[in-house]
Amino acid sequence: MALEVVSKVEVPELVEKRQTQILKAAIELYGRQGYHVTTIREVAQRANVSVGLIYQYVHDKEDVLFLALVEVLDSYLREIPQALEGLADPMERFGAAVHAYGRVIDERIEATLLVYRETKSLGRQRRELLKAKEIESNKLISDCIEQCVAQGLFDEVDVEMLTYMIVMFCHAWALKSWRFRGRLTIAQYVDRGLQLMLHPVVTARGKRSLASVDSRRLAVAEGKPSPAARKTTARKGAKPRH
Amino acid sequence: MALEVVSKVEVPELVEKRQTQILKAAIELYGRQGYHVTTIREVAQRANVSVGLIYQYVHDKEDVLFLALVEVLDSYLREIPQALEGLADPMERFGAAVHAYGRVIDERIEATLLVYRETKSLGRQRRELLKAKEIESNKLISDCIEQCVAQGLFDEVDVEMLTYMIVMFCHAWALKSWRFRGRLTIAQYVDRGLQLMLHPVVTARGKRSLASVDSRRLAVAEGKPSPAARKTTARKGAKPRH
Amino acid sequence: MALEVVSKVEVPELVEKRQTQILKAAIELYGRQGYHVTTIREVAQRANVSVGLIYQYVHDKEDVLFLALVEVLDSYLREIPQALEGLADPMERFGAAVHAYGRVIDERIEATLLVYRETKSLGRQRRELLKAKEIESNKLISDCIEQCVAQGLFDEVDVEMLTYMIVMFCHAWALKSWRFRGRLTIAQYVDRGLQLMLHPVVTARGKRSLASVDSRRLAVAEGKPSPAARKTTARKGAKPRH
Amino acid sequence: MALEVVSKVEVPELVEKRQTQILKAAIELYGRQGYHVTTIREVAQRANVSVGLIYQYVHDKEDVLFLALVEVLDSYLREIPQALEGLADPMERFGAAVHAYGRVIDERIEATLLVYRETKSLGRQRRELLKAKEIESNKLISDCIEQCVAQGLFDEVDVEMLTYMIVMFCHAWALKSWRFRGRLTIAQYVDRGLQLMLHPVVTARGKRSLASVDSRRLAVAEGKPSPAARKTTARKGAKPRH
DNA sequence: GATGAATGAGGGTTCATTCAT
DNA sequence: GATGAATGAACCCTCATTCAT
Repeated sequence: MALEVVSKVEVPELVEKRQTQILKAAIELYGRQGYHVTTIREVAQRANVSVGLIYQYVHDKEDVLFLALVEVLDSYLREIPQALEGLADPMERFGAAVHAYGRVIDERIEATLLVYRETKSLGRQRRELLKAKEIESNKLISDCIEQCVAQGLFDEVDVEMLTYMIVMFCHAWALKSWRFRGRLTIAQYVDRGLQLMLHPVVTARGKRSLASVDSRRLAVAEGKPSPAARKTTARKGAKPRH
Repeated sequence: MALEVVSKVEVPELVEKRQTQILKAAIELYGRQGYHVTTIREVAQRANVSVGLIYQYVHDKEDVLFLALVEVLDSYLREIPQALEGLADPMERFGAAVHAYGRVIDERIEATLLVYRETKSLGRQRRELLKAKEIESNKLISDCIEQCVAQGLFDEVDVEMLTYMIVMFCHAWALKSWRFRGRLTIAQYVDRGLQLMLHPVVTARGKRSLASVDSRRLAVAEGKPSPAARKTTARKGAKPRH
Repeated sequence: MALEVVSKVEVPELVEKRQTQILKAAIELYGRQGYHVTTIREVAQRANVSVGLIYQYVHDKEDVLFLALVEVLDSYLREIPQALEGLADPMERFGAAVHAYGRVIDERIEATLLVYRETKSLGRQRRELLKAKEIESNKLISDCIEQCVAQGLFDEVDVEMLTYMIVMFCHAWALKSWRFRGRLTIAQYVDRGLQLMLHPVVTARGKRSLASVDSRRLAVAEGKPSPAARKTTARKGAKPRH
Repeated sequence: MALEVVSKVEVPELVEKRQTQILKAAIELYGRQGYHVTTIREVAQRANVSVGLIYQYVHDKEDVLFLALVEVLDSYLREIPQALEGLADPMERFGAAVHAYGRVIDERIEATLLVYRETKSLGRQRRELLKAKEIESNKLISDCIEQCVAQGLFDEVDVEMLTYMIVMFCHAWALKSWRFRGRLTIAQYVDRGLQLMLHPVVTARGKRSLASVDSRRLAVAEGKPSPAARKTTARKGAKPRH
């Protein structure tokens, strides 16, 4: 199938070893220069193997990219659960998960960007598989949120939306690293983000005019703000659906 | 300089016309297939011009990409302010800005992704220029936030962080469109996001254990959660710096 | 379709000119060295064009081979009819056709061998097309034979078999040129061949034992020739079926 | 010398066994796909040995081809004499030889074609050696012819020419198998061919105009048909054929 | 100003051959 | 003797770029 990468070499340990070797080189180079710009020759050189060898473990240049991206996403799936081991308190688990996510991204900023940039270069099936892996790691976060909600620590929020917000926030550390790096550590960055996401931003006073941020109001208001808009009372408690 | 794109053609209106023609084609193709995979010949064909003609308005293939990305970012800078025209109320302006940002991204999802994927293919100087444009559009949001804070509608939040959170949330509509599209309209998506970002997530009960999400606590706790951790009271009011 | 060779260049005269140029080089090189051994670069060099140019008139290396083989077979179809122009007498036409076939092969020995050697390198459809062309040139011979038969100059022979015999005989000039070249001219070769094919080989005396060459007799005789065999009278007049 | 194939293995029986194994695979694959297209790896796989092993019995990929072609030609030299064993009558021996040639070719059509297609891929010396083997098998036929002539069964024909005609006719069974296979058995094919070659084709009446097939006459006639030609009255209502 | 034929450097990929085990 | 992982030269083909018309 177009999904699997088949190696011409049989010995599993060898396949394992060589793939690690090749993928390490590939991730570095693709991350730094981009996938299309990097030649197989360069990958081979950096991996200290011959060009021909790569093609014994991989069918295509695209295969290398695929395996590289899988490896990156798998590293998330390996590391986040580790950070939760031994933790029982839901809130604590939640915090640990988010911080772990942030940390693992911080450790592989280039690799994370690589996933964003080059997933599109893969065929549909493989793209789907990567999505599945992303959903899987999102689940690590959303499970924690649900626990917090179940235990009454969080309001009845829209779990999926909150999850994506957190995930995107973590990814943003990579995507916008030029903005934050050097000014904050990843830990500080996550702290502040959680602070913001978990605490109310709007003041009591602000609540009165809050309705105006809702699109249903805006549809009316757009272009000519009606005085009525200001009178609309804030919606209470969202009714999240799943 | 490596920054400017110089055309061999003198007549300004012609340059304008041809560039629009070429860039439209380029953005579509780059967006759909990727920059490296798209050939100049394909761009020429789709723009109904000859290959040679492109090279009269552009020096490089990279030039085409640069102009394309600039055009996308400029379109944000054109459209968001438009949505704010005539609005005075800070909260209303804030909502309108975020919704406008969401809308403009929704209208050009592929183009937005293009910026994410291919900015790296440009030289450093041009990359900086694109960043500047992004900061400029972020400013459109952060200004609104600051107004809300100034008027006491928002708490004294970390403005930059909130801005990025909102921006990333809007971008996520493009980046994760496969997750949300078809299930929500962009307006609903933004509504829910704002809802989540502006309202408290943590319950009164949850606040007691909130300290455990903070990295400073976690650093201690990691691996062996101390009972003490649970007693730590939540930090009050973040001290945002700019 | 897999059959057609499409050029990226539009101007027909140019296509014509370039193809001739390329094919001349290709036929020479493929003929001398073999198709697989010859690189496109070599063809380009010998044709005084760049590698890239070849690929504007041809999609594949295989396309070059196909066009080359077609060109060879077409040259037969062009030249043989020419030799018949103005001739009316059937026997004369027959002789002229065979001599022309011999001559055209003699002029392009290498090219003729090329067809034999490399037809298999083509896809099935193209192979069929070449066969059709061969049949077409065989027809030029078989038509002459039929005329001779019709006019009572030839016995009622198995036309197809005789045709193939003649054709193979002509091809043999190329296939076994190492045997005949230098010892005979093509004209002498054809003379002798026709001599042999048209005149009786078996003597009156030989006829009595002729039956023994027939497989139906041999089947019985094989290993232990029966005396009966000798009594069998020679078959008269073959009954060709089609 | 470039002629010999030297094996690194000492044990003769092993060399024998392995070579048979390898050559069987090679002849099949080269015959089906062509020599250049077939990889050593494919040959190894089909022969159920490792790539490395092949190189212990052979120095080159070309060696494999050489041995394969030799094996094919040797099989002719083995089988034809067998068919003559016990036969004494010259005409009978002639018939048996030709039929045997036909049969052995029919049994290895692909292999026969292989010789035609790939002999050129060998070096000059080896090519000469193959030619010698071909001449050797031609001798098997020509000897029979000479016997027939000696005994007055055949006219004093051009033996070599007749030999080649017969040989080519047999080869044609392979070379043009797409034309005859399924319509004739090899035995029928040979029968008809001999019929044609041994019996006069030209009628008594035809003989009068026969001179016109001779090249010496044609040289004069060419382009401007001799007056004689024009006088020949065309017989109308000739025997219709198919 | 516009065209598109021509160029050729460069990249992906294959495969004969070697050699350590 | 046998294996098959490793090598790297070499080939097909693409495509950005030029330039004569």
